[in-house]
Amino acid sequence: MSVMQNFLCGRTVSLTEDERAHLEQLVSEIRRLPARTTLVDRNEALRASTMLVEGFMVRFIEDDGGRRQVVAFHVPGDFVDLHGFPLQRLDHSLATLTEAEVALVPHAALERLLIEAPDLGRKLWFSTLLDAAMHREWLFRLGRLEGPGRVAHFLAETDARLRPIGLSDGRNFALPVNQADLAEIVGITSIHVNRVLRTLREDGIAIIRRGGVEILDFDRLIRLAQFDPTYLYLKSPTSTGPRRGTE
Amino acid sequence: MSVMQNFLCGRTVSLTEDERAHLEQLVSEIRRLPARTTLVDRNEALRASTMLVEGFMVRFIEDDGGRRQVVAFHVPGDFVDLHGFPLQRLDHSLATLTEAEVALVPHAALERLLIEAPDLGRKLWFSTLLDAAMHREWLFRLGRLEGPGRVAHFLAETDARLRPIGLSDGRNFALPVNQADLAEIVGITSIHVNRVLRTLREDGIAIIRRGGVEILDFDRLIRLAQFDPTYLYLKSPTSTGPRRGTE
DNA sequence: CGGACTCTTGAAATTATTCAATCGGGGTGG
DNA sequence: CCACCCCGATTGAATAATTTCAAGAGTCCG
Repeated sequence: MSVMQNFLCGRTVSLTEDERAHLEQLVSEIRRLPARTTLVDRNEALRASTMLVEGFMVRFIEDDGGRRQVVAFHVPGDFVDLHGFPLQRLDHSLATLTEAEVALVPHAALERLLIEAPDLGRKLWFSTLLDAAMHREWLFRLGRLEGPGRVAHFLAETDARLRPIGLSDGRNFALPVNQADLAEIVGITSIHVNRVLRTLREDGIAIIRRGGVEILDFDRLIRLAQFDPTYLYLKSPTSTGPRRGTE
Repeated sequence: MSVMQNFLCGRTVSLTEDERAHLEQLVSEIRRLPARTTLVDRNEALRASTMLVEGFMVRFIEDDGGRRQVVAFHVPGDFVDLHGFPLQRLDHSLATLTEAEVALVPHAALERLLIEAPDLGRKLWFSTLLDAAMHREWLFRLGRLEGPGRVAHFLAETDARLRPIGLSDGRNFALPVNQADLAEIVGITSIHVNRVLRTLREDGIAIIRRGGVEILDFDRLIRLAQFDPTYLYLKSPTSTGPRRGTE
């Protein structure tokens, strides 16, 4: 399977076969990384961007006690630090969660691509804006939802992102994160995550164990999360949760 | 003063005079808007993007009870919904906070610009990534800080953004938001905002009243906020708060 | 078997929300 | 001019959500 196979997969803007081939020509190196490895530290200068081919990664910011707030969760097909190309240096750190395979695309090659293929360039821009849209939805999650809603929202989003790349059937999917990881994602303590997971389980909504998720009641999950997949810019939203802010 | 005067002002990537002139040629219309007016609703298709020339605006997402989470706060010089150009439709709403002057740039004109001036195009991309960087820092704010820290963080950020455009001297600046607005920004109730503002006042850190902010102890504000302006990509960071996550 | 790590639970303390009132200033109509 | 009203700010008290501290239990693996 090609390295760019899952990039922009199922989105309102996606790649043509030519564009996919074009992008793949730019890959300078494919690398296999162990789990829980930091690739890039906050403030580090970058000369290449990273396409995640297999595995899961996170981007995070640390507080003055070294505790992490995860600002993005990445699945295969994500151009994890494409924004490092225009920005030059990252304002956050980047690490693997699981063992991962990544493809590196040198910024010099992207530079040329913008001139040669402006249409493709705009799709790259689109891709970084998709990340921004997810950031916004995460702000909603942290700002307006409490524990159970936050976890439910993360599960609903992750399911929606894994479906187009064939990693979720809408009921079960692999999610190799422990409770401490979840805590860093949804902004609560790992102890509280534990209690939240119990209520989700006891309420028959979802069962989350290290390694995987089983969604028991999709509708209630969506409602609890107030999840509306608009912001994922999917071609055909797999879930049809109630729209927000339209009453 | 020109309508693009403050765009990317003081950033690591900024405009040349030619580029500024080029952008201004693309403006199709300048409009004056009353305070508290919604310009764009979530999911609405866009044909032009909005440069904020004067006044303050917010972008927000509503929950199922219609309560807002503000996802971005905009100051003069911000290209408020430039991301609407590649994205086509917005995943959030856009409204004025105060009376405002905006300049509209049709997407068709931006389309041409990408071909004619790819360098400038990349700066536009950079500008949207700056917004994403701010989203990430807001995620840190909501995920890792509690009441007082969140408010302090917002004040520190706003000061840092207002300085390059001459709207803050680092001690006093106009901030025409009430406590309910602040609540929607920092993700706590307006009643709790009230109590937080009192403690900031009583601790001699800052005085916030509708209309303006007076910073009494900048160092303590920065520390409380764990504020590090890295993510604003300023040419010369005005504040030198302690770096995070580097010990 | 002994760690090391993760998950789990309890209890107390802290933080934030909710509900209910009150206060205060700026307008407005009588 | 003044009573009235509205909106935002403020406060108190009860409740709920979350964190912190402390301790066990389960599991995997060398």
